[in-house]
Amino acid sequence: MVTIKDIAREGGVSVSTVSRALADSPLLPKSTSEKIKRLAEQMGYVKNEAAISLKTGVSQSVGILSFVDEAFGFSHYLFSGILDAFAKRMNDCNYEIFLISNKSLRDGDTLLRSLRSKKLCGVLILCGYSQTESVKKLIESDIPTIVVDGFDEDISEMTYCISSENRWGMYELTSAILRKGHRNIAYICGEDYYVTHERVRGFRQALKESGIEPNEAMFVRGKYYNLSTVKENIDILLSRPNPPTCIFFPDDYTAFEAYEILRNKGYRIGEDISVAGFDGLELGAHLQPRLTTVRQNVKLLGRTAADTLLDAISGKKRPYMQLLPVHVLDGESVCSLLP
Amino acid sequence: MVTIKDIAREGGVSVSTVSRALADSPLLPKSTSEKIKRLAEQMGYVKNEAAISLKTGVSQSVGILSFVDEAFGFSHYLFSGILDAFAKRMNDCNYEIFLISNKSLRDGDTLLRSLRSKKLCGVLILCGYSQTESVKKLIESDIPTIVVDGFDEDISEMTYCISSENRWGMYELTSAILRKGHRNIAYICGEDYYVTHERVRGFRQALKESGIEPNEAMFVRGKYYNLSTVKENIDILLSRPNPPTCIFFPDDYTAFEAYEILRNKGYRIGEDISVAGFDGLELGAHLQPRLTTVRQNVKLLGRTAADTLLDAISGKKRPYMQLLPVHVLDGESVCSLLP
DNA sequence: CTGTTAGCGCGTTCAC
DNA sequence: GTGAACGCGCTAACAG
Repeated sequence: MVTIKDIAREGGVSVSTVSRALADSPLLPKSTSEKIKRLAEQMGYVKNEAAISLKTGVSQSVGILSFVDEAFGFSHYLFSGILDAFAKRMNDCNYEIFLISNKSLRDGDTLLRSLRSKKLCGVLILCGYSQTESVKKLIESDIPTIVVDGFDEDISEMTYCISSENRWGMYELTSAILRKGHRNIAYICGEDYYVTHERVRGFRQALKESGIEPNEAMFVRGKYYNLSTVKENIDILLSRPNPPTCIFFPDDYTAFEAYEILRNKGYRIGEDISVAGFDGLELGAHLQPRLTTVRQNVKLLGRTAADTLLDAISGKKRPYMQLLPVHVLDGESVCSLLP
Repeated sequence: MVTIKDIAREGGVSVSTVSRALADSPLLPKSTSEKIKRLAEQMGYVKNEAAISLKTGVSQSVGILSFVDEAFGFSHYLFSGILDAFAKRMNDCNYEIFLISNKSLRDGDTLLRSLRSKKLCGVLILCGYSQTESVKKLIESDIPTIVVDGFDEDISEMTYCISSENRWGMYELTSAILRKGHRNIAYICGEDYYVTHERVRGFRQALKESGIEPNEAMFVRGKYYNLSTVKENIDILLSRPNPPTCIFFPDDYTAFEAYEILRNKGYRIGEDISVAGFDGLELGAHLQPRLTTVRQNVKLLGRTAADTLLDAISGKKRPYMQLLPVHVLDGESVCSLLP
């Protein structure tokens, strides 16, 4: 293994000159810089990042804390796209990516310590569910963080939050379906998180603006990306005295499952009953009938998360909250009830 | 930031004693070990991994080189599941995961250097496509590597290859479809990689065992997880003098697309024409009709990759090639032609 | 412009 | 059983 010392000896200069040359220090004339770099190259020099990190106290790398459904993890349909776009952008800016083990989530300090020991410059927190104590501690720390989909009053001004325009998206979706004549829409909500609140607000607002009083019997609690409660919730809704003509599901994934469940009950999707999802998974376009849903821009979410983290690291301020545009995908899973 | 020096001072011992205590050295009596560790804990000590790595020359971490479709990256339907299972297992064994930037793939030495500079213990190579020169160099190096889905004669005995039983899976799939009376099956192959060769072999073998001579006009070249050539290939096949009754697609994703294309042409899937995929994406079960395909066990692939890499790191030998079981998912996208 | 030198935090050898 | 001291490879004063 060749070190800068070896290069210094070989090139007849001192180690600091080599160090400067490698770092493109302005103190050195370009000619020497170039010469030394070429020498290093041909000697097969490889910088020792551990040594640099030890010396400088930082490590030009960021961590990703995937805080999503245990069953999906990094293969989550939505978050994997965000992760990918984030990683690409960070790599382009010469940052390395660390996958942080969920193991370290056990307790608050362990996590923070494990991050500090890696000298990470920042952390991307993908929030499938609410923040735990340990994540809160991380956010409160001096390590720059970006939280995707996990806004919380407590943490604003301590981190940067990024989400889609959930409220607006749901408002638009609901409005579109109301325009098709539906008046009795049920909403199987996801868990009690920020994004859920936003979507419910958008949903209620659209109803009210159409002069419809939300019927509380049409709200039931489901789970995001979890099929276990789908059937049960459908059963509950369909057994109501006044069953809904359209059902909103927490996401596309559960809506896909609903296709099957409803069909087994003898319903024709988009004819006898209408169904809508959320997220806009690409595969939804292949379903028959195509799913009506709200598409989130995962690439943009990931890129924006990266750009925001880069800004945070370099001390540039941004709005604490960034909401990214979504758009309604109009499929055939919602029929028209107009005469 | 508290160091072992601080702990030593506070505890009235020397740094080496602290170092030993923290590393559970057998040289120390348990009592002192415990006492010092407790002190470290309450002082908020965080080990400096850079220093340890500098000192020991290794870094208890592995890299992942995602060498798959540019468009999908880590969000690839298949590889993201492998990645997730791999990461979980490695984390359980206290290894950290590094996402290696595809940027370093530019040239051979850059990659190797970047890996060496991180002191990685090993690398998982997810091969969506054929190895480039730079990856070959990595495999030939002394860094332990695991290659998923990228077997190649040149690299056997220099790395560990892991794949599904592609040949057997395709053999079973084909056999099942032959049993349904199909005699003219077309195969839109993926790119010219190892897994493709295997699948084609399984396909041909099944035909031959049924006394059918493969018709070369029924093989066309497509692309994995790439929709751009699907329509064109379907058109080619359907315009043959003797069009196929069943079409195999490179994967489920392209098969999903085919549903739409064929429907637009007026075909009813699983009635007028039969379709089969490969991979067994979960969402395929929600399509109507359900897709007949071969399911790969992504969790098992990921876990096996991790176990094999761990063995390789610790010097334990394994077979150079491990083929993991698959099974045919029998959907309704293939109809019976039996009388 | 360049060289000398002092650590960064830790593991480890060699004394005691 | 424990401590003193050296050095891993590098950066950044400081000195020339």
